[in-house]
Amino acid sequence: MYCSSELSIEDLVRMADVLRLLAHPYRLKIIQVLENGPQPVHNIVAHLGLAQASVSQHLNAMRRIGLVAAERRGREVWYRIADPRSITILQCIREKGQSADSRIRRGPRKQESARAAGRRRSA
Amino acid sequence: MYCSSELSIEDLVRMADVLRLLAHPYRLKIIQVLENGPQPVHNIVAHLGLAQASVSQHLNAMRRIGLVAAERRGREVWYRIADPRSITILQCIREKGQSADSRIRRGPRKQESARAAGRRRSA
DNA sequence: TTGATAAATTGTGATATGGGAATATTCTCA
DNA sequence: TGAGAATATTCCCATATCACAATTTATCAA
Repeated sequence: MYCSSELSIEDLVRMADVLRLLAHPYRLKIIQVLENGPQPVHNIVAHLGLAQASVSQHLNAMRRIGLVAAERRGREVWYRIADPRSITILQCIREKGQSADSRIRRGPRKQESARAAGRRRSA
Repeated sequence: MYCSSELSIEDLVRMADVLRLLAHPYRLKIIQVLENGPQPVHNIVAHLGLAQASVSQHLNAMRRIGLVAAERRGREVWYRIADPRSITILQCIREKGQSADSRIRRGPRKQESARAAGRRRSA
C-alpha cells in the first residue's frame, strides 16, 4: 500500500489541471523549446508553426497555472519554465515509447467468445 | 541545453495522449485506487461515486492506451496498473502543492499599467 | 435453460477545447 | 507624437470530452 487515499478530490482536480495543460502536443513542444532556456514568443511561434494567436493562448493558459512564467524585455515577452515538474514529467513520459498489450487479458480463458468476435465485424 | 529537438511531432502526440488520460480527477483517482493493488470494477465504481457506465468508459480509455490492464476473474474484471509511469507521474505531480506567481513578471518594471489592471476588473 | 450479477457498449445532450481571423494593447524608436 | 513591431484578446466555428440512461454482453448458479 503506497500512500492511497491521501488526496482529496480538490487535490486531484488541481493535479489534473496541471496534467491537462501538459497533455497537448504543442504545449509539450513549448516545454521542449523552453528547455533550451527562456525564449521570446516569436521564437516559440516559429518553432510551433501555429498562428501567433494560438500560441499566445497556449502560453497564457500555461502561465495562469504556473507551468511557465513571462517577463517583458523591451517589446518582447520572454517565457521560461516555471514549474520543475514539467521537465520531470516530460522525462518520465519519454522513458517508455510504448508497451502494454492493450487487450483484455482473460484469466480462466475458456474460449474467445467467437460470437462476440464475429459481431464485432458485423456492425 | 538538455536534449531539445529529439522528439518528433508523433512522439509528442503519443506523449500527450498518455498525459491526457491521466489529466482527469476521476482517472487520477482510479490510479490512486489501483495503487493498493488490482481491483474489480465495482470496487472502483464504489470509490469514485460515478455511474458504472462512466467508470467503464474511463477504464476502457485507460486500458486502450496501456495505462491499466484488465483480467477477467469469473464474472468480475480486475484492473491493475500496467504502466509504471502512471505512478511516477502521480508522485511527481504530487510533490508541489502549488507555487508560481502566475502573473506576468516585468523586467524593466516601468509601471504596472494601471489601465490594464483596472480593465481586468471591469469585464 | 433461466435469473441474477458484473461489466461493456451505445445514444444523447451539455460543456470544454483548439484553431484562426480580426482586433486591441503595449512598447520602442525616430 | 506617430509608425510599427510584438503580444494579447475576442469572436466564432468545428470537434472532443464527459456524464448518464438504456441496452447489451458475459458469466455463474440453480
